[in-house]
Amino acid sequence: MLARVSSTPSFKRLPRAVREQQMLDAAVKVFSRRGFHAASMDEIAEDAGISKPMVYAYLGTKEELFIACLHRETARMMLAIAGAAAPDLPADQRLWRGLRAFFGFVGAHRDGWAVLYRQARGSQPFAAELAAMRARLVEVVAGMLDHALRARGREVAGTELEVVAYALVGASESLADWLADHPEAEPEKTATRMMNVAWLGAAQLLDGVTWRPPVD
Amino acid sequence: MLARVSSTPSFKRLPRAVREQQMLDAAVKVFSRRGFHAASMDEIAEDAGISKPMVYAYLGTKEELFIACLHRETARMMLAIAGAAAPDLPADQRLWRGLRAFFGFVGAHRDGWAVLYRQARGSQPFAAELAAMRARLVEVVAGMLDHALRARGREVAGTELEVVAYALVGASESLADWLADHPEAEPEKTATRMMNVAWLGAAQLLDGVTWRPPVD
DNA sequence: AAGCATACCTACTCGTGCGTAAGGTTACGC
DNA sequence: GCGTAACCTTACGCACGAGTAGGTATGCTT
Repeated sequence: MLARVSSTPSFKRLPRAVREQQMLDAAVKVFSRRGFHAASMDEIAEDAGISKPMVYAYLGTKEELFIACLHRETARMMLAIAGAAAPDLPADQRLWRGLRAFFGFVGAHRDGWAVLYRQARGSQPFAAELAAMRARLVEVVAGMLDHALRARGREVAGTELEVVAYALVGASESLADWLADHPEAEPEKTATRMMNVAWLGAAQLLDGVTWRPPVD
Repeated sequence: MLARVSSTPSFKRLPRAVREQQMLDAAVKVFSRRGFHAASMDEIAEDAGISKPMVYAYLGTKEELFIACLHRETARMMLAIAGAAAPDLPADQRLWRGLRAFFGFVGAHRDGWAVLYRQARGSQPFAAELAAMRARLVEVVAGMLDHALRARGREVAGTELEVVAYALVGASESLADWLADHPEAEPEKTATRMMNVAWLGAAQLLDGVTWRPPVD
């Protein structure tokens, strides 16, 4: 209705791609601090140095915005991991490199990643997104285990492997949560601990050692 | 303002304690299905077969209601676990019994527990509640490990144990999530798988076998 | 049978925040 | 130097849902 008095020369006009990144940065920040529901589009817009309708014009509704955040962050993380765990390394080396990259990433994006991630686990609409990316991770880990097994001339049912992989991924996520809550903790050390829990067990499984429930 | 025409004989008047349980049942159900924010007090009240002001009168605000749900469910779970894992058993037996009880509980309360639990991880106000109860679990597990270590004449720094315990608890939580999402999966089998991942590794740690990062 | 506490209801208020309509301003091609 | 398209704004509509005011029924006690 009322035009802004053209005293402020308004801020720089920037190309869409740049603004989108600024918005995503702001969104990640605010979603992390407040949680999905407590975060307001107004605050995100303000934090991005832009007005609300721009956010709607570029990134869509609040849900779509959150999903866009998730996508960007997961893509960055997968890239970091994939870049570190070259497929031609032996299994334990791959696992180690992958874990180190993973915890390194989380450590460097404490409020960015971990909190965003925790948000997504809860609410319906995002669970699917998250499940998809976890599935990719599980697949990678399961593939690693399978590869190692074949190298030893052994074989295990697919489901079995998948569940073990799921447990490993889950343990890593939990330690990542722990890491995000302990600012003084070192990512590298956390990765080492994870190896101690995961690999010692997994290695035995790979060698055919299994635990069977007692008959009671 | 306007009185209800006294045609319906209204429903049975029940003592407070009974109504409270009905309300909590309904709340758990609705919170699970919808998530904390999407759940409405109206729906909870309706599902409990009561009107909204009663819920406020008995259980307080929405947040307080959710926390009441958390308390009841965690108390039930801790009871189930503590009852199963008698402290005089050897470590592997205790772990096995405890895990079996845990997964049994989750399997029996799929939508009750697991989803409620997932909710709580996200939002600020409940994270504390949840952290407290996880801390108790971690403490129990760490105590078990410590006990087993002393029995073998060895000793490890407290933090180290805590982190390992945290990883084990985390892996269990993740498998619980998996279980909750797979209606056809058997709790007992899941517990066995968890033992295979966790115990084989933990047992080696207890025996002093550790993994060290390569120098690259 | 009056008294009183407890159980229970309908029908509101009101803040909050998503999403949008409608219009102003700058850059860039020609 | 002028149109046009992309960029950006203020200011609002509107739904939804938490929490409450105020009144009614029921049963236990004396």
